[in-house]
Amino acid sequence: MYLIEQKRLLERLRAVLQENYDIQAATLAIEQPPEIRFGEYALPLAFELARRLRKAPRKIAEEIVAALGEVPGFAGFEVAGAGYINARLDRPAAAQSLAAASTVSAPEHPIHALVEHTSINPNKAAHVGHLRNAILGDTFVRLLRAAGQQVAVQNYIDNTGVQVADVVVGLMHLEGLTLAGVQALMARLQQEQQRIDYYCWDLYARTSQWYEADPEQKQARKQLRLDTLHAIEHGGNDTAAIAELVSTAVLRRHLETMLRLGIEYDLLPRESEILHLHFWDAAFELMKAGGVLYLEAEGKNKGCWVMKRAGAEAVTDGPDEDAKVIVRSNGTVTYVGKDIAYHLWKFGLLGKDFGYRPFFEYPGHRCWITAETGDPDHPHFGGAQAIFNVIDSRQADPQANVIEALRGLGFTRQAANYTHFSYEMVALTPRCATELGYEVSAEDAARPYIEVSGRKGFGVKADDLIDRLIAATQAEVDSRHPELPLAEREDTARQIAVGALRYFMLKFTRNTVIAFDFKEALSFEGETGPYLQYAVVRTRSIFRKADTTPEQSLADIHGIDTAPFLNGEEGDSIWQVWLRAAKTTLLLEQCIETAEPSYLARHAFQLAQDFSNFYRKHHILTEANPDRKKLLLATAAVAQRELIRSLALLGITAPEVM
RNA sequence: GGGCGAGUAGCUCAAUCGGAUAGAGCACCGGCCUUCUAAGCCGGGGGUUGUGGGUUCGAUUCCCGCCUCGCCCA
Repeated sequence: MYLIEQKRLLERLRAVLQENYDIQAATLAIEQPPEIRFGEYALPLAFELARRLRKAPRKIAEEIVAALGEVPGFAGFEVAGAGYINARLDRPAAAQSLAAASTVSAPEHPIHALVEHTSINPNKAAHVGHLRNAILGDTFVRLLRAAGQQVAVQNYIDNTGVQVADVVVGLMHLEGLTLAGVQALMARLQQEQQRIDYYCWDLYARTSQWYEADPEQKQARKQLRLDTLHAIEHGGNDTAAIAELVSTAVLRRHLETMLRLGIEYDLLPRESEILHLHFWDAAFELMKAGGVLYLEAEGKNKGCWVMKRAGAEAVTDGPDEDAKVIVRSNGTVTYVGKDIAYHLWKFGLLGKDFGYRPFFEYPGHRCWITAETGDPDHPHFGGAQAIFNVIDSRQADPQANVIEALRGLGFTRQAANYTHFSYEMVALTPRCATELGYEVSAEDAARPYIEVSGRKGFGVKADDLIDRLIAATQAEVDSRHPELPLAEREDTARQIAVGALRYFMLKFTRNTVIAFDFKEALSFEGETGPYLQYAVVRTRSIFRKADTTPEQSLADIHGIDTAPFLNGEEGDSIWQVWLRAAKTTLLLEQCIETAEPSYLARHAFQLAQDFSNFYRKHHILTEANPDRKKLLLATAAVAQRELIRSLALLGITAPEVM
């Protein structure tokens, strides 16, 4: 509703500017007045025109208001302040229209988008940083789908990388296990119901320390690490089999952890297939032919295949010492090289495809994994028109280089539709680190936050956090609603815990470092998920007691004259809820355009606040005037509808009671 | 050395393309449960937006210098 009126107003304004001043305005700024009593839209355009027209802003604003005349859906326009034009909606009409529906206009040609998120090295348990990634990515998927786009969700698995190699070194050389020994270990862990990702968390940290522990052995151990990595990359040996076994088991644990938060994937592309299906060879040929790669003849990169770094100037005299090495002089391909090949595949430009086989079953949905020879009957993957890579900001440089390679190959459209969905890391506050029993140096204690490190085993595991959240919400629910059956209390506690966690990860803008603290994350008051859920629960209670439904209440205001109840200060306090509720679609569009889910989180919070204010001020069930009561019920209904809708976009559900 | 990001209330964060009195939450103080759920609501104190210039009707926002912190690259 809000967007439609906004577009109509701007169209009319453009026409007025054209007719009266012969001005073609491409973009017109539109805001909301500081207080709702001034109207719903504020236009500062008279200020901009003042100079051009050599007139006082107020005078221009008055002329424009006179020229606007009657605009359908609007009650009037007025000049305010030094020259603002404030627009007032026809509130009763707007309420009727919002009550009828809140729709998103479906795109004419839905985009085939590919969102990649989570992408945890399968060598240890997921931690809070991975949670931020997965929750951001999953939320963005929900936003795109709500806007009518076709979205495939991928979780990239680096199963042949150095991190997996470290755990394999730990198993084989610290624990002295063979392939059969590792199989026995995994069986034992399963029998004892121990999480293998937790076991690897500790082993990975131990192995990392072991490399450095003995100065005399340091060189030999680093060589062992390198040999192990190469054996894994090559495949077809026991070392690779151990890597496959362990990384796949850890991967399954990651999928289970994320499923606790309602996060699912369509495909798990693995590095092992990128290697074994020789994706790089195809990309190498394309890049050589396209002139993107060249063999450096002199300087420090002599003998390497390099490309111009993203954003760098072309070097004409001598070697480009700043160039990005793609193939080292010993013939090995760098990570960026493999990533370029993978991204050519994502856009359907590589001329090669993976094999696929089923890997994980969700209720009503199957997740596939790549394979050298797969199931012949599989869905189509890749070939996206737009891609979004949810990767932390530290990867900005390699991401830029992949985009640069695409552009260099002439795939400018694809390069333009490649979004590095960047976000800052989750770190721990020094207090949190101390609380967890880690030793904190004096230097670290003085910092606002300390970076999480899997190598040091330093961090908060995702499942531990979820477990703690559930324990805390369970205690609250049990004490508030002892009369409910256990299953219902558990389900309620789970929903609140998930709501608290998801909202916590979404309330910050992407480029803010989150300094994680249990006190804040386990808070259920104020700007938190449970606050939003509580607002919904209150509306549910109203409809239960009123013996009606939100749908019926929205239908019931059709035909009544709501105008007497939507004016003045009293009316403003009701209208505020409608106005906020009307903006959900606008916020959805803004979130997609800016790739910033936090705006919607904030919107949902503000709507919950508006409703809470309204709820306190107007007692619905005891309202004497029947028409006014209908409006109040419809207000609660529209608040509930848009809250549930906004929360769903954030991946949060609201329980029946709490 | 080069690149990117950040610096706003005691703390954690917002602030749409440059707009009206810079807003929330937490913490603190004081009120509100016999009326739809107090995981709530109302009120209060709390700001030289790191710093010095510039641009203009108007700057937290844009430009330049400096300081501090974080990340990335060699």
